Formats: sequence, C-alpha cells, structure tokens
Amino acid sequence: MLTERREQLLRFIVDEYVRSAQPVASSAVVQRYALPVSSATIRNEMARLEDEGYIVQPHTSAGRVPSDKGYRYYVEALMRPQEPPAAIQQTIRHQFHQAAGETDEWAHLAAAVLAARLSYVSVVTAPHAAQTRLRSLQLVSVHDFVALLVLVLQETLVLQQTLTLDRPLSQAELAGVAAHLNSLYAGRTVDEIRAMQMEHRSFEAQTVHAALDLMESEEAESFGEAYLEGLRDMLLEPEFAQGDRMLALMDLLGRSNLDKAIPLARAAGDQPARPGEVTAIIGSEHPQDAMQQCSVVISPYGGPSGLRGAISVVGPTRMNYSRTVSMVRYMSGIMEELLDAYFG
Amino acid sequence: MLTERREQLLRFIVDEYVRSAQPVASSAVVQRYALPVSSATIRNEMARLEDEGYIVQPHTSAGRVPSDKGYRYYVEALMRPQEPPAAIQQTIRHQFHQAAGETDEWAHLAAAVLAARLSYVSVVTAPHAAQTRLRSLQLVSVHDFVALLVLVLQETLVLQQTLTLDRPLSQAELAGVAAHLNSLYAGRTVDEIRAMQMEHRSFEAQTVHAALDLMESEEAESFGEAYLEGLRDMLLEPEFAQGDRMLALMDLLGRSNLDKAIPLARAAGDQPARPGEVTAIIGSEHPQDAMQQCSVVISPYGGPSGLRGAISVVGPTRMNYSRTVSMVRYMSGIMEELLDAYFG
DNA sequence: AATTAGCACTCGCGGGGTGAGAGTGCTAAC
DNA sequence: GTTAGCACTCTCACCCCGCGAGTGCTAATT
Repeated sequence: MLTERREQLLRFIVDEYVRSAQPVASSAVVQRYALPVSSATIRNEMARLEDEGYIVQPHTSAGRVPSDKGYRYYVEALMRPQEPPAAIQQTIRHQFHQAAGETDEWAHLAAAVLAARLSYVSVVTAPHAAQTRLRSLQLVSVHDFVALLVLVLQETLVLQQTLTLDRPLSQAELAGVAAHLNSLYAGRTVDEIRAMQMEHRSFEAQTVHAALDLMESEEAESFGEAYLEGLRDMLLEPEFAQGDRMLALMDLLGRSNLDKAIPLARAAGDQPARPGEVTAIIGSEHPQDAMQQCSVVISPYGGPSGLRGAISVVGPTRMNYSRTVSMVRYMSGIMEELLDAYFG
Repeated sequence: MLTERREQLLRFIVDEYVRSAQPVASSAVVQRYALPVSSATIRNEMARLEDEGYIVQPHTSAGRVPSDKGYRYYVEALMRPQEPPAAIQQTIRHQFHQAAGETDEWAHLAAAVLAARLSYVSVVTAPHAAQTRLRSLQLVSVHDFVALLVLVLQETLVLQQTLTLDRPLSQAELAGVAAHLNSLYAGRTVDEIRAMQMEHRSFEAQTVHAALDLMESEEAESFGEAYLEGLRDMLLEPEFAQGDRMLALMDLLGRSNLDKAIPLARAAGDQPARPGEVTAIIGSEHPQDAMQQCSVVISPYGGPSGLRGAISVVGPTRMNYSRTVSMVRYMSGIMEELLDAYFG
C-alpha cells in the first residue's frame, strides 16, 4: 500500500510522462505542480517508489518513468475517467446519425472517431451473431452456366457466392428454386436446416450445400469484420520514431496480421468480458512479446439476439489511460444503443 | 543517342544498383561483368554518361547512381522483360483456380501475388463496369420498421442498404413490392429506368429512389474496390529505413489515402490506357511531389461488357523494372482471361 | 523523525577532430 | 582510344571531451 503522498506523486509522474514523453525529474514535478516541499524530499519519495517497483529510471542521471506496475496502479486507483464533454458527445452522435442502419459502417465509424480523438490505433469489430438465422435467399442468373447465390442473414448481413451450373438454367427457373427453398428454410438456423434432412434434386442440393457452408463459415468467425484506424497518427508518437520500432508496430498491426491480433487482444481481454466493461492490458501483461511496448484498452459490447463485438484501442504504454478509457466506454455505449434501436 | 558501349554500361549500372542499392563504382563494374577494359576507361565513359544526364553521383568520391532519365532509357531500350517461368505461372494459375467466381477475390489475390513475388506494394482495383444493369432486387424484413434492400447488379456485384419504413410491412408485402419492381426494371440501366418515368406509391417510390441512388453512386466510382498489399515488405527496402521516409510512404499509401492515390496513378498512367499495355512512371515523372521517390508500373485490364480495372505496382525508383513489368503484364493477362471465362 | 541545502558523482548527448577507405579526375605514357 | 599512376575529395565511423541534467548522500535544521 502506498502512502497518500506517494500515490499523489505517482499520479504526477504518470501524468507528466504521458504529456511530455520525457523521464520526469524531481525538480520538474515540484515546479509544475507547485508542491510545498523541496525536490530533495521528492527524490526521497521517488527512491521509495522505485524500490517498490512503481517507477524506474532509464539510466542513473535521468528522471523517472512509470513502470507497467506503476501504470497498473494508476489505472486501478488513481485516474478518474469522466464522460466526454457534452459538445463532443453531440458531435459524435451526429456523425453516427448519418450512417443509419449499416452495422459495418457503425464499426468503421467508431474506429475512425476513436482514432481521431485519441491519436492511437483503434480496432473495432462489427457486431456479429453467434448463431445466424437465414432470412432469405436469392438466385440470380449471371450467365448460362453461372448463377449468383445471395444469402440475407439475420441483422442485415449479406453473403454471396457464385455457383457453376451443370446445365443452363433460366432466371425463371432459378427464381422457382429460390422460392421453394425460401418457403422451406427462411427464418431457420443452420442446425435447424440440417435437422430437417430434406431431400433435394441436383441443383437444389448444390444450392443448399453452398448456403449451409456459407452460414457455417460465418458462424465460425468469432467476430465480424474488423476495422483498424489511426495507424499513421500513432506512428508519430516518439516511441515509434526509429525505423525498426515502426516496423515492429506495422508487423503487429499490419493488415494481414489483423486477423491474428484481434483474437489475441480479445483472449487477454475477456476475463470479465461483460459487455460495457472496460479492461486495460498494460505492456508486459500481454502474453505476446510483440505487444509488450503497447497497452490495449478494450470493451466488448452486446446487443439483442446475441449480437457481439468489441471496441479496442492500442497505444503505447505511455498512453492517456483516462481519456482512452472514457472514450472507449462511451463508444461501447453508443454501439449498444444503436443495436438496441435498430434490432431491439 | 548513346554509343553501343555506353548503353551497355548504363545497363550494368542500373542492374548493379538495383541489386545492391549502393552507388556503383567504375572498378565494381569491370570486376563483376569481367569487362576487357580497365576501370579508367569506364570512368571516362561514366563521365560522359553523367554529362548527358543518365547517371549522377551522390557526392564526389562515390560511385554512380542512375538518374530518372537513366531509368527511363533503361526501361525503353535496354531491358528485355520476359514471361515468368512456367513453374511460377502454374503456381499462380493454381492459386486463382481456388477463388472461382468472386471478382473482388481475384483482385485481392492478384495484389497479394504481385506483392509476394516482387516485394513492392501492389494496388489492384477490382473489375468495374462503367454502366451497370440491374439484375434483380430483393426486400427483406429486418424489423417492423426496418427493411433491407439488396440489389444485384450485372457481374455479381451486390449492394445493400437499410430502409426505414413509415409503417410496418410484413415480409410478404415486401416480397410483393420486390416482385413488382423486378418485373418492371430487371435488366435495365439507371438511364433506362429513369426514362420510364413510372409512378409509384409511397414505399415503392422510396425503394426505387434508394435503388437508383445506389446504382448511380456505384457508377460514379471510376474503379471497383482497391486492394493494396506488400506495404510491409517494401518498408524493408533500404530507401525507407529512416523513420521519416517511412512515414512519407505511409502517408502516400495509407489506407485512408488509397482512394486518392489510385486516381493519381491512373491519371498519370492512362496516356495509352489500352488494356493489356504496361506503362511505367518513373520518379520525377510523377506530377505529385510525394511520389518522386517512387516508380509505378501500371496496366489497365478489360473484360466483356465494359468491365475495367487496373493492376499497378509501386516501388522505389530503384526497382527491378524488368521483373516488375513482366509480372504486371502477366497478371493483367490473367485478369482478362478470368473475366472472359466467367462473363464472356 | 521529517525536511532540506549542499555537493560530489554519474551518465547521456552533441560537437569537433581525425584517420581510413573509397572512388574519382587528370595527366602522361602507350 | 586506352591505361597506369597519383593526387585529391569526400564520407563515415570512431573517439574524445565538456556540458548539462539529475541523482544520492550527508549533515544541518526544524
């Protein structure tokens, strides 16, 4: 347990280091926060904080920098995240008002807004249902031997796939097949459709097979489409100024690794995993080496009919936790509101 | 006009510089290419090449580096791009065989293959029709007051948008409206539909309006979805080792600027613009400052019914033009073949 | 017991000097 | 036209050094 004064001091050090990205000196904190004690006293206190592992010094004659343990203490006990100012809330709500109805657009927009407000990388996954229900299916003739299968699933998710036909089929014939299959299967889940065990003739069988495959591969995804924004701004942070640091970050968050990064963040983040709750994973708390320089603030969100997604922000460990947590929490709330309003 | 020997020398210098990324010295070229003359002779010839602007030296005591004019001469007269080896062709064809029928997938795959083979950034736009034709339209009930409009356009392009309803409509009612509109408009272009000047009641009118808007905004795009790959590998090239160079490149090719970068490349590239032809734009030939360190190799491709797209590779001016041009040409051919096979 | 002034000590950083190495241009001979 | 030889130029890596920043310790003060 820390004394009152040492807590205070740790808070100052974190705030100051987040602001300046420079190790903070004893004299700097007495000056900036107009403390009624001398720098020598602060030095003594700093030595104690260092003994207990909350701060470290990069080298002998430098100021102090918070350790991951220090950040953790700060996040847990020191910071007081508060709601974004009303003006900003209104601006954000207005932006969402434009993108009515497209769940993927919401996620994309949420990522863009977070990135713009925080200058860190944000990753938002679109809402995704654990079990999907077929709303309707359509077959469209593209060419004599090629047809397009369009599936509309629960909650405006549209999937498509081309089918190569054994024999030419007209649009009318295709429509007939689609109508028949719709009458059988509309409103049902994969499991229900399988359970029905219907017999189908050649092309119908092919269609049903393709549709079930599509639905299953969709369900296999544990999240919807992921949107990443703000990489460029984050590269401007001083910790990534060197080329190699930058590369490491690109490797971590590059387009192709995104698929891997998400589940990782999630795996670490879903200890409480209750929708609406915000979790922070700080530096060395990450299981993967590559992320030990970064912190992640993550919040799952949920909506009606099992819709789930996650909002997360990745930044340097020296991030503004207070602002980040409050923005993530706020955006998570927005997503839940939207889902409720449209599908509730 | 260059003498035979100076041409040869220029070729060596380009080849060697592309390989090593180091200024090439007179002695280096006699050694590596076992020339029957001394380095002093080469120095004399180099001095002439420099007078005429084909090569430059970064500083007095360094070797020579090709200028943009030198690269241009090389591309125009010196290199002999040849088809990729049969084994590679087969591998690539095999990869495309997997992704049957999805035009966006083809484009994505083409970008990935180019990036992997060349280690430069590749940008491929999916095929896109100048004028689109409605194949069919479907309305799906999401919720009492929310419906989903799904448009299938010519060549497997699927668009969707949610509609907010004035009054609740059942799935059956929606299906009725869709059937009616399909019977009127299926197979027609935006212009044709507008010309028909049909009168519609409230919800039908809303649907038609939304559909036409979607189709028009689609037609307004001059290209389909763009896929960018290989950024990470290109960042490893020595010209981008410093942090600021890297940032500049990210700014140029970052996800958000992609929309802008494409038309730029295209605008510069469509002088001949005949499908299948390959154009190179080298360094300072770019109108925009930001690209003066880069070269672009670009080839439009075309298919039946006005489908168009472009394949391009962005690399440092010190790129392997021969390999790049041949790969771009080859991929362009592959795309045309695929389009013919599926929509011809 | 806590605080503080004073001071010696440590360390990183930037500037200037330097020597080696690379590569050229020129000159004179072939 | 070619080439050996050589002086010249320029970069780069290295080291040294002094400055400034900041600390830890000690002894005096409250």
